[in-house]
Amino acid sequence: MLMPMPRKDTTKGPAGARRAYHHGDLPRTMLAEAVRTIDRQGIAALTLRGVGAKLGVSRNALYRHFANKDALLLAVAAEGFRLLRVDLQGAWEQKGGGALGLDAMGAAYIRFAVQHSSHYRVMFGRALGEAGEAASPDPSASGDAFGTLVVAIDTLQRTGVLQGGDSLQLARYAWAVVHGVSMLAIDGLLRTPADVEEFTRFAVARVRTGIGA
Amino acid sequence: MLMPMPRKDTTKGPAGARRAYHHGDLPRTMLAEAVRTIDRQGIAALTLRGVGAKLGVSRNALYRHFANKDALLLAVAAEGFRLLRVDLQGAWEQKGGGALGLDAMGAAYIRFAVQHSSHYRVMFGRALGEAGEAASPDPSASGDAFGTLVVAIDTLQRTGVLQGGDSLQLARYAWAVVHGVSMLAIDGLLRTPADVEEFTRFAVARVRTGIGA
DNA sequence: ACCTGAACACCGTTCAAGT
DNA sequence: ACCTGAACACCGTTCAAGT
Repeated sequence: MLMPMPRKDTTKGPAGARRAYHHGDLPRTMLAEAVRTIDRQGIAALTLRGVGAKLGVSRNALYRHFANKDALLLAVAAEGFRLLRVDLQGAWEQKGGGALGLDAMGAAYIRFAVQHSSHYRVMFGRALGEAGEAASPDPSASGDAFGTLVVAIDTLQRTGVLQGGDSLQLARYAWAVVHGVSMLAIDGLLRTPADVEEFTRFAVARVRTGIGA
Repeated sequence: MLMPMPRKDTTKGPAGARRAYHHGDLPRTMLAEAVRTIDRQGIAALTLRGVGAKLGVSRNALYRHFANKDALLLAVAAEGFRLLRVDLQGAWEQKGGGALGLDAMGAAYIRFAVQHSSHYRVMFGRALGEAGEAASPDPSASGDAFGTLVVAIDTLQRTGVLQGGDSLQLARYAWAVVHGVSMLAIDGLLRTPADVEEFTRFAVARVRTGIGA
């Protein structure tokens, strides 16, 4: 028996969930289910039909909320860049900036990639837009995350912690290092979680030696 | 009109091509066609049917030479690691080793990734073995390429060019940096080829500052 | 030995139709 | 408004059959 929905659903879920649909907040649920599937079975195993089946919904229901499969993956990437930006910003502020702040950002970046490896793979794995240049996944979102790093490095240059020169170049270098370490970690080339932590500390210290004043 | 094939084809092609099949050396041709397709349309656009059609061959002909699609991609990755190892070794030897040799290896690595981006994406893009840990693409091949770097770094540690400590750790760091730079370059985050060259020089110099003696 | 055609169990996507 | 079933044009893979 179907319960008729009140015109306005005043019971808000945690984290301010929007109005409930027949199956709850379907867009958000679909996004979460997609991430869970990628976590457990890889990007290749993600099918719209599978997501629908898991959610007890027709295989076409998804098209009500996302233009197509790529749009779903784009949403995963956008969420990832948003989470990453928050983590980076938090790490920087928690240390009150400075050299320790930069180290903390590096560690936070790698920790994000390891803990949200599904998001991370979609963000950088070229699962979408493989043909041609393609749209980078929400350039403003990725730009914001990168921008957080640029601002931090710019600050450290002015306080004499880092060497002078093009701050964008320094930021790209730091980004390349933590990205490379993240890929090694995700792909299991650093055996244990302890190895990852140790190598993270090592790499972050090397970066500072490399671009320090 | 079909020409009957002689029982033994004594005319060898360049690079010691094996016996000719109805359509020439089909395995090699298929591999090349797969790479070309990925180059032009991305990994997602690679289909066995498409490769067959391009080669004027049935869509099942491939299974005579490769177990399945993953095996074809595995062959692309293996070829990539082999080419990369040769490039790295060549760069090191051409400079007669030393600090310049390490810089040359770094630049050669990034140049390889940019010039053979299709190979590179398959090597590291998790196009295969997405479910679970999966087999790393021909571990001995990738190990050989990495081993080339480890040997170089070990040498430089003994000659006092690089700092002491675990040579594997230093090698992993150098690998992570050039891998990160390669991904940035491939994904078009460094605008022009000139940018790539300039950033490569910058990054390689930063690595040496970071792990130098 | 090598290749083919037909068939199977999947996909993403579209569209007319239901409530 | 939101959801469904049937249909279309694709896949990878298998298998019996051809030369």
